[in-house]
Amino acid sequence: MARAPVLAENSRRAQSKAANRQQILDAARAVFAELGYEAASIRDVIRRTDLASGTFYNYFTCKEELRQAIADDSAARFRPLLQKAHDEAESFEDYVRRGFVIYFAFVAQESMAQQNGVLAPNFGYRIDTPEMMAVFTEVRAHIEEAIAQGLAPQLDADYFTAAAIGVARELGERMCQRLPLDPLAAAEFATRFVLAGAAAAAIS
Amino acid sequence: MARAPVLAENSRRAQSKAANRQQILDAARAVFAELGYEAASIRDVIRRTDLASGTFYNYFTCKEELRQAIADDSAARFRPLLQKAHDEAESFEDYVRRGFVIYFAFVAQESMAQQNGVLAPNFGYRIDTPEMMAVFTEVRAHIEEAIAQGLAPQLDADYFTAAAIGVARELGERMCQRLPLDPLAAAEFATRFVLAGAAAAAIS
Amino acid sequence: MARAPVLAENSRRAQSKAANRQQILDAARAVFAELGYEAASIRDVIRRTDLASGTFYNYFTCKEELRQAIADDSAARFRPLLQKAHDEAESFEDYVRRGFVIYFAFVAQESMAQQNGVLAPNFGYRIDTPEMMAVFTEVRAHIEEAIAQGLAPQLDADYFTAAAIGVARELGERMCQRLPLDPLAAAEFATRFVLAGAAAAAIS
Amino acid sequence: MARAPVLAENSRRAQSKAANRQQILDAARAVFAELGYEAASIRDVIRRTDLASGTFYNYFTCKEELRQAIADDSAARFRPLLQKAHDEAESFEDYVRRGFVIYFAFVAQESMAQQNGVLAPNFGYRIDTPEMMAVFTEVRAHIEEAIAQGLAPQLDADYFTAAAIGVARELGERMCQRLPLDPLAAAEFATRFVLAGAAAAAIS
DNA sequence: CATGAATGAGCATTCATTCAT
DNA sequence: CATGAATGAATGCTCATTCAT
Repeated sequence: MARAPVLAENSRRAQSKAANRQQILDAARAVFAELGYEAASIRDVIRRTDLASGTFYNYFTCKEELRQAIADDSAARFRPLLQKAHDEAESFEDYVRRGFVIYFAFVAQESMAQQNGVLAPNFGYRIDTPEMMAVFTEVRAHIEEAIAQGLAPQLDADYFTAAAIGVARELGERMCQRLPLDPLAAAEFATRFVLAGAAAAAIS
Repeated sequence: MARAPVLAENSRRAQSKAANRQQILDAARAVFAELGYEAASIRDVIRRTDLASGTFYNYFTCKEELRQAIADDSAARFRPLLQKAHDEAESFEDYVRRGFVIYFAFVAQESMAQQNGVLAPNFGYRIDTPEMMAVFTEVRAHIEEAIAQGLAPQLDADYFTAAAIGVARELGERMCQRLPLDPLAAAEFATRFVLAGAAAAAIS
Repeated sequence: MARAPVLAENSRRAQSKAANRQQILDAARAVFAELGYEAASIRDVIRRTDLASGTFYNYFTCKEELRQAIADDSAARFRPLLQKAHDEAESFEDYVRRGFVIYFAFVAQESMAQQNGVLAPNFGYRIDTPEMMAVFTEVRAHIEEAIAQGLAPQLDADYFTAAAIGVARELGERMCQRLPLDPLAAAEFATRFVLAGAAAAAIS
Repeated sequence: MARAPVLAENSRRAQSKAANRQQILDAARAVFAELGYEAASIRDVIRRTDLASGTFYNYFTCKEELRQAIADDSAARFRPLLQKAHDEAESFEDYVRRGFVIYFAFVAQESMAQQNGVLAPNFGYRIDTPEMMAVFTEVRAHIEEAIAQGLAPQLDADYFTAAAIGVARELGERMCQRLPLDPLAAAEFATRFVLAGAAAAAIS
């Protein structure tokens, strides 16, 4: 009979496993940022690592799973913040402002975490990840709710969400190119811009 | 002695050359739209053609050059329209409106030209092509000019341009998912949104 | 000083060792039958086990050694039966009959032991294992002995053995495809066939 | 417009293509014989060749296709001979004799064609290729026909075919180990053996 | 200039095997 | 002895690119 494996949470083995996983994730984030997700190969990732090629497959079964892990990581960190912004907001204006503040802070942080701050992260290096879609959907839901409650102007929630996210993305990238990073300034610009836009785009 | 070949512009040879080049470009546009730029291989492109694989290299030296050519093609068709909008505009508001109208019309047209309208055109399938940068720069120049002439509010031209382009891109994608395509409605929304935003973002 | 471990034959340790070895052998037999020897990987085998991958190498040094062990196991079970048939036979005819009876019974049993009866056992999944050669040699020796004693017709013992084994193998496979398995019928057919053949092939 | 390809049957290009294909087939036959089909890798095959690895895929899309090509080649050469034997045979006995003669001649020839005469070809290096099945089916049909016409004894055609093929295979291998090759002697042995067996196995 | 076979580097993935725990 | 993570060679296959025809 085989003995039941005694795997202490903090054994040297387990520690090393966690470290290797993190190593791969870090390398992947950097490589995807440099080359783009599609262009990057798994080998590019492990080359950025002191692990052997086969080791990758002890942690992820394919490139897609790796992307998921990274994206989930980003989403898992961002979406609660967004939810909190929504819950704590005292008005529609406040929600918009808080949303932009946390978004640009988040982008700035991700940007600094990576050696090369040039490519904006955009939540996963690609334009339409499922997580980005989820954020979009969530934001739109918040907005529809605000409209329903009469807190926000009557407008096309879908288009408005798209516009706001477009502003956030594009401004986020520009912001990363201006040093020192000033997420609050970007948030201030975006907030004013979008709130005025919302009023103007309201269905007359 | 053989005479040196005199290659008239419209000789059979030249016609054939132009036709082959166009054939490759058309195939590439379709293939890139279907598979995405990275996933598509040159072989996929020439397979869509009645040319031999080696022939590709008489026209382009690598895949990147092909992408450039397509993007330049898009840009070459779009930028004169934008310039015209600028030249004919009678005010800053008019420029913004005309710009959005031609942009959404352009996107709608490209979207319909491709079988599957799901992939956003975005001027060449990728987020930061040099041409996109050029358009960005051009728009910003127009705006700085307008500010200098007192036609537009005093604001951060760089951020404003980014915001406007962000709205255009994101709205363009949403628009493509609503059938029937209604570029004028999108343009109307964007115009109102951005003009109000511009006023609000003006340096106080 | 630690006492040197006294490893009784039936100590817990030894029992566990034997059980692990048997576990691996059983799994291997099943996996080889399902996927074929070449296609099966050691990982496939240990996955069918509750042992860890590294443990395999405490018992076998490589896949080939595992195959040997299985084949030896088959041979070790079959050859005594064959020897017994020889020793108890009262005539050449009787030897041939007994030999076929035990062979087809053996094949039928192996076939049923495995879920899928389609793969012919053939003594170890491969056509020319050393053990098969050994059986061949043994049968030929029996036959040469019978010829020398005047019990069997004068014939080319090598070719005759080959013919008899060919009949056994091929018939064994056909038999496995007819349900319900009827090893006695196959043995009857083979016996008549081979005995008559022997007579006819006798050196005239 | 692309010119229509002018591919002379006997152009240097076409000749080279045919030569390369043959080179691969020859190498594959040798490698499969040495290592077995499953154990052999495509790289083993091309290494035996002066071609580059990628070139393989200009001729075959996978290993299986290669096996097919070889097997078809063998089958395509053998089955007409067998059919001819059947058509020209003047009796059941004659059919059996002719069948064995051509089979052993075929095996002898294949054996000599390969450097290493040790491994018998067996029509494709593996025990149950589709082609082998086809030959089996064909032979059984011939035999059932003979039984129906009263030319052959009433017997279990399926088992009889299996027995005859078993004799052929096993004897073929033994024959290849006796130098000089004497296919006629093997055929003579097999014919006598099988015909007598057929009579004895007849349903009484 | 078109052709398409040849090339060989490159990729994702698997696997036997080792070895620190 | 058992464990299972790490290793890196090997495999099937793709593809951009070259070049003789």
